[in-house]
Amino acid sequence: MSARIEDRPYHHGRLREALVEAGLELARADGPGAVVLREATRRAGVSHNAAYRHFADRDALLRAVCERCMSRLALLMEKRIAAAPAGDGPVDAAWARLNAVGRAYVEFATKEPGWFRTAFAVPPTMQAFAPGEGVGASGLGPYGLLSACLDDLVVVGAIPPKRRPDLEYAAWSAVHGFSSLLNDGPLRTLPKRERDKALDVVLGVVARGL
Amino acid sequence: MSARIEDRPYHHGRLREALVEAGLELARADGPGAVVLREATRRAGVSHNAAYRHFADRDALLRAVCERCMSRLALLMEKRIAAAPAGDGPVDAAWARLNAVGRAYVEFATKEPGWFRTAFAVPPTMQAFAPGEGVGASGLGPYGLLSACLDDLVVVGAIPPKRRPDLEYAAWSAVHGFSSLLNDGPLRTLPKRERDKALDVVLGVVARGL
DNA sequence: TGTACATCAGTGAACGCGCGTTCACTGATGTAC
DNA sequence: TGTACATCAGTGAACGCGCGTTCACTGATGTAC
Repeated sequence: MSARIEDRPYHHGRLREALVEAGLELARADGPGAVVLREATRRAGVSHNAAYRHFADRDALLRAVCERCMSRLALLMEKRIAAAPAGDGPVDAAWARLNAVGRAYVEFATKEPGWFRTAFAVPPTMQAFAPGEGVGASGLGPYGLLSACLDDLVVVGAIPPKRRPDLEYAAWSAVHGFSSLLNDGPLRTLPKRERDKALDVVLGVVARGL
Repeated sequence: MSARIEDRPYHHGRLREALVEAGLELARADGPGAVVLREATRRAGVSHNAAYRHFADRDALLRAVCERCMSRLALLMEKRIAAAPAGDGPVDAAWARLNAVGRAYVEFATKEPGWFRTAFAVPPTMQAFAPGEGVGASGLGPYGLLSACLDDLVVVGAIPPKRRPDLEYAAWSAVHGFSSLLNDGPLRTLPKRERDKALDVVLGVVARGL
């Protein structure tokens, strides 16, 4: 291992991680379809089939990248939850956290469209979506974080317990749909100001509807 | 032009249409990525580059197929709107129509996942989404039909006019998100019964929220 | 009514692309004795 | 402390795939005279 920069030891040392990182770059720029073995190995500075030491096939790499994307989404959501205003007592605070969750989701989709698409490219199952894979610091995934917020609203008395079941589908659908329409769909040309107004309406309707 | 079945006249006669139909089959089975020139020409029984007489490139074919998918969505929505129960007076009826619109959207996504994905594969702009392309018998696209339902709710007095602006984003996001999560996403493994319950919750929350 | 010719719709061979994947291999590493 | 050898991580050449696209072409059609 000489001192020259381009000299890499024959054994990379952390090739698996390097490939996932390269995959994340590719996904970030061009979405899940761009996560391609040969390009990832190129970026890791390694021959194209060295990847097979660490991943069974292309799909295994994509899955790893996908999980990371999910994880990043969860991390942003956690960050925004933590920063949610305390407001006037626990009811206010619980609503603020729910709002923060929704905004974080849309923020992620808007700022990182490639990662957002990749997160849902290898469709996680419901189970995997909660704990285990694609998780934030709290150990919860995006779905788990949303659920927790809704639980809080019940605890705090803002939502009657009998209405609680399946409410996450409503909240999740709204923010996911809005995110998709902005990211991929017909709303992608909407100017920033309109987007913000529309997001307010979407979150307002959901909050009132819950 | 002999009588033998496999004998096709040299000039196909309606090759453009045949290619779009083949594209629709491909999209139906495997989504937008499956809409591929060579396979479409194969199914039309024509040499692979005859397609270039009718489409500038693969993307032009995909766009045509995409528009047809959008159109089919609009047609189903119109059908379900027409069949919506009249209920107790115009207010009831207007709510029933909105409900029908939402259900039709999800129904389409569930029954024709390939077409649903294809409809949003070449992202239409907002304008194109309303009149012109991808339109049903009424001349309205999916977005236009939804807007009309919301307008009706205002006319009928169910929604105060000052709340009207941007409401379609809320309704649309919810059904689109739910559809995507079922079609592509983490909810795709949800059993039918749960789906139906979840859909009720989603539509209920939106209706109350509006 | 016939004929020359422009025009249009299809054909068939070929190219290049980047990919995933497999094969037989070599270089580095670490461990048993 | 040295050494033989198994093991593991990477290399380089090659294959096949299906695709989009281009080229020079031929067959059919219709229209002007």
